[in-house]
Amino acid sequence: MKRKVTLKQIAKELDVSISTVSKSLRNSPEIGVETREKVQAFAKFYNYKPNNIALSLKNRKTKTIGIIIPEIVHHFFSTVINGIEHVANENGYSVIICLSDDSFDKEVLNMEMLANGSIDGFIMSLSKETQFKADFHHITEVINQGMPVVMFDRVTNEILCDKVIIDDKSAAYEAVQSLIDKGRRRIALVTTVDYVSVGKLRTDGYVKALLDNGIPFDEELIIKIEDVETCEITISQLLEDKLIDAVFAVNELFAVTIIKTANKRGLKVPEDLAVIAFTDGIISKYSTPTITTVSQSGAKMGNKAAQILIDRLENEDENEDENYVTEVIETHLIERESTD
Amino acid sequence: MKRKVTLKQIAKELDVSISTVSKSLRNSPEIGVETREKVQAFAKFYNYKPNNIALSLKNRKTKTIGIIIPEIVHHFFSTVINGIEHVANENGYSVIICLSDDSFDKEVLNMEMLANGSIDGFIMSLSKETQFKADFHHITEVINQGMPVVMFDRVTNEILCDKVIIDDKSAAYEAVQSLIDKGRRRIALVTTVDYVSVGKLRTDGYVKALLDNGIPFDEELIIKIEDVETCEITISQLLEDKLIDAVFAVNELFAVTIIKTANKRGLKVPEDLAVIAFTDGIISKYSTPTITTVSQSGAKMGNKAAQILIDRLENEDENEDENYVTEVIETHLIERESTD
DNA sequence: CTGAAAGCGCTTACAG
DNA sequence: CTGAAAGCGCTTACAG
Repeated sequence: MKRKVTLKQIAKELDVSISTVSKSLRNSPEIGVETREKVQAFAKFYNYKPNNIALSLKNRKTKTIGIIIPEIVHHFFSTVINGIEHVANENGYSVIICLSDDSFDKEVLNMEMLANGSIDGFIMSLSKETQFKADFHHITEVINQGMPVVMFDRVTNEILCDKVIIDDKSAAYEAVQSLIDKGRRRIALVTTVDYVSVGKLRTDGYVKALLDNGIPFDEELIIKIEDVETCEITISQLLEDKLIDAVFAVNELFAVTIIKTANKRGLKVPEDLAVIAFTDGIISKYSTPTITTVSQSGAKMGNKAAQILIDRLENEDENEDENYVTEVIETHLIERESTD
Repeated sequence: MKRKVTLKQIAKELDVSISTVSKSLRNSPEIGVETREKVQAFAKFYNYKPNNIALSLKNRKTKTIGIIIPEIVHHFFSTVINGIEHVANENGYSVIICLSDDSFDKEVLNMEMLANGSIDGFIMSLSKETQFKADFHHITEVINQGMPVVMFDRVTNEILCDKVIIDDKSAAYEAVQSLIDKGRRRIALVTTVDYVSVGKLRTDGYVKALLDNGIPFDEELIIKIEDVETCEITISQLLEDKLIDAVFAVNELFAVTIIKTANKRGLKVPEDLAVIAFTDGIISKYSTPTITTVSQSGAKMGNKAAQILIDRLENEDENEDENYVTEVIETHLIERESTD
């Protein structure tokens, strides 16, 4: 077991000073060619690699990005991480990931932990509980300490920082409009409870599309699901009572459950019931029938978020004027079998 | 913008030495109660938190775990990360994640990067390319430097270290046996190319189950898929030519494709064709029909891997005798609609 | 009871 | 051309 070699050890072996070794390895012209080559050869032989922690302490930058997300077992968030990771890696950054499990306390704890020198900046999506409590002091604090934060998807207007989002409202509008274009009139919305910012925006888009098309907006066609496990009953009732001919679901889990429930009740998708889901994921692609979705390119969001953060990190001194950007990622409808 | 406060600043403000501040904050009895309280109050007021990087350098441990996996947009790997993350967090560790994208070079690069002081130990699953090349020098090197490595799922016998796996062979055996028990005789295997260790083991289990039941083993019923995109044609041919009544697929993507292809050809699942998939994921649960799977509890694997690594980390000095463990996680069949 | 010093592994301005 | 010193932010054995 040969432990990693340090500058100190090389210096001792070669009987030169640590400074000389350090400079030689960075190939500084300050040092004589002969010495430089000797040191470099020796270092190469012993596979010397500088210690990241020491560099971090010295440079006061870690070259790592902290990611805080509600959960990872979720196709959308995985694709975002994927997107972040690739851009980060290309730029010599690592990513360190913490999960809030949609809990406010875990989110705060994790942020505090990472903020104490472990990372250079954050990319995050708010936990449900944080959105519900609307308590963002932990984020403000981090920003006040001069650490850049980029929020994506589940963001809040109460914090000023860079953001990467999709236009949830207009994407929802587009989806509903497409249903209307196909002659559907009784369109239900299956959504989550209101305090999740994106849920509210999608509802707004839904309502606007209806009204713009002169379709009366019926409060009873909006179903708010608290818990995925129990949603089947709620959905069953919706199908039973309301004579609907289309559903816009705010995620694909709801959508696939709707399709299965409809099938059980003898309704055919898309003939009797058209279904569109928000967020294109693995389920929609492999469900039977496959589901038309609003693609919400997680990879692109991740790329963009990482790019923005890194840009800010690398130009920290230059533009201290904080002109925060809000990047809106394009969405588009992926037409599949669940709409005709 | 108030930057994070350091010991030095507190010392200066309070006109005491840095040592005194440090000791006071750790509540050392060495320091007078009055001084201690004064310092603590001040630190609390300024929300002092020690700098992780400085601590890491000093203690020569980072309290972070490096995870190297082939990809993250994959339900199984997400669940493993989830499992790791939770145990890690409970024990005060963070996780830093790097993706190899199934590339040997990226795997090597990422490991080297993290091994230079950024982390205390690795949890990893081999990239396809690494398994193909059977080149593990980067892992040996890390281990030789005294950094513990725990491998999971895609492991190799050529490296001695702790491992967390499932018994792929016997799990496959069990799956195929269950098909036989249901009266199926012409059972096809849809698998990946051979160099992925788990693929080979699952094939072994399949063959053994057939032979143990006196069913002739027909080489032509084993289909090796290189590329998911083009597999539909191959599968279509299988269904056309071979008069099979069941399929065992080594992953759920293959399984769902088989079902869809069978449907197109007018075959009904499970009546005409029973289907079992390895690895329980989101697709199997929401496919129509839902798919019977071999559950491969990623969360449990992650928990265990993290536990093993942390145990090793925390007892580093005590037991220098390296008695590596290989933990075998239980699997079980989750019966759903695709088998009757 | 308090503080100066050494050290973790590095870099760099400065002296010689 | 080479090296001693200071410093990044901390801890701790030791001196006073």
